[in-house]
Amino acid sequence: MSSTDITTKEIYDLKSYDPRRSIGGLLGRVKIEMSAALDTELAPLDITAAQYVILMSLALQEAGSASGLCKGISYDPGAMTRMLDRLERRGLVRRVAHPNDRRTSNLELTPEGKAVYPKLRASAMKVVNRFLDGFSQQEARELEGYLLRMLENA
Amino acid sequence: MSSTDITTKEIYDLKSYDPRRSIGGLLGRVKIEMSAALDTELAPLDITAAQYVILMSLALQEAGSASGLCKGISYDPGAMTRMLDRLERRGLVRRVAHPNDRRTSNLELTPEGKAVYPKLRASAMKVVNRFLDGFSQQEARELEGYLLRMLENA
DNA sequence: TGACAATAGTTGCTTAGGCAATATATATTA
DNA sequence: TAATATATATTGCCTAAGCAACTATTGTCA
Repeated sequence: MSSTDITTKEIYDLKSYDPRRSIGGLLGRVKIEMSAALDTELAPLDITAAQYVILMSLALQEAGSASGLCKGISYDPGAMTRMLDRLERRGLVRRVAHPNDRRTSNLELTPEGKAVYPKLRASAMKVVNRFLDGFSQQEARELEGYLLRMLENA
Repeated sequence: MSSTDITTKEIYDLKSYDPRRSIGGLLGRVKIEMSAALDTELAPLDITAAQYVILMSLALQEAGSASGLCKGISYDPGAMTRMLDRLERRGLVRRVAHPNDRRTSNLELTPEGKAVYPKLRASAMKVVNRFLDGFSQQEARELEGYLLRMLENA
């Protein structure tokens, strides 16, 4: 659509574009600050923000295998192997043999993994709420919508 | 303010909070997609999205030293040393001895670094515009405002 | 001045992600 | 069925960020 419609206006143009204040730069900085805040929040549990993402996907039954996880969040398979190694070493995740397919394993949270899940969820919620301090419900819903639309444009 | 005002409402609460659709998760995924898109865009120049951030800060004269860069974007000093090593090896940045302070170096873009700057800027703008496809100018300004407010809450 | 503190940068260790090559297992199809 | 394609995971090599320990230099102040 936009590539052929000459009336479409781009948000930024070469003359006015300021990299310091653009949505790209801002978004990256917010992401860094939120990850750092979540790392701090989860430090007592000895779990990182990156590990949180994987544990949440497993807890929410969004995937039962490594490749399923990778597809869901466009994650590199090599990185996933090593992430699961760390989580298994940490005692939070188990690889269970798949009965019909010897290429893959079923991934499960261990009892320890399941036990820690409510704390993970509460910590993440706390961090997000802090960053949204001063936001009205309507503003938060608008922001969610904007981010979803950006994801669809990816 | 919010910690003492019992009338303040948090955006998410334990009952309704859905980690899959929360602003935290969305923001992380958008960031990953934008970085990947910028990496692709910059690949012909043999420059990464992470390197782009540093080169931009130097080009915009936001800092002239490693510690200045670190302060500006809350970056780890160790990571910065190695990043500058790579950029120097790559021929884009120079460390020049500081006349009065032997602890630090003045950082400069090389002629090659200066030459590539307009392409970096245009590539980043192109990527951001693509992710904002379908946004009105007003929506984009609102999104900028939301992200700035989140940064202030960091 | 001299002791102490602060600043700047570096290095080692860890977690972490992307890409390419590989091995194995399963699915497809000629 | 046999050849081929696809799927799944792993490993090696790279970039990359965070933390802690350390060195060298500069600043502060008693």
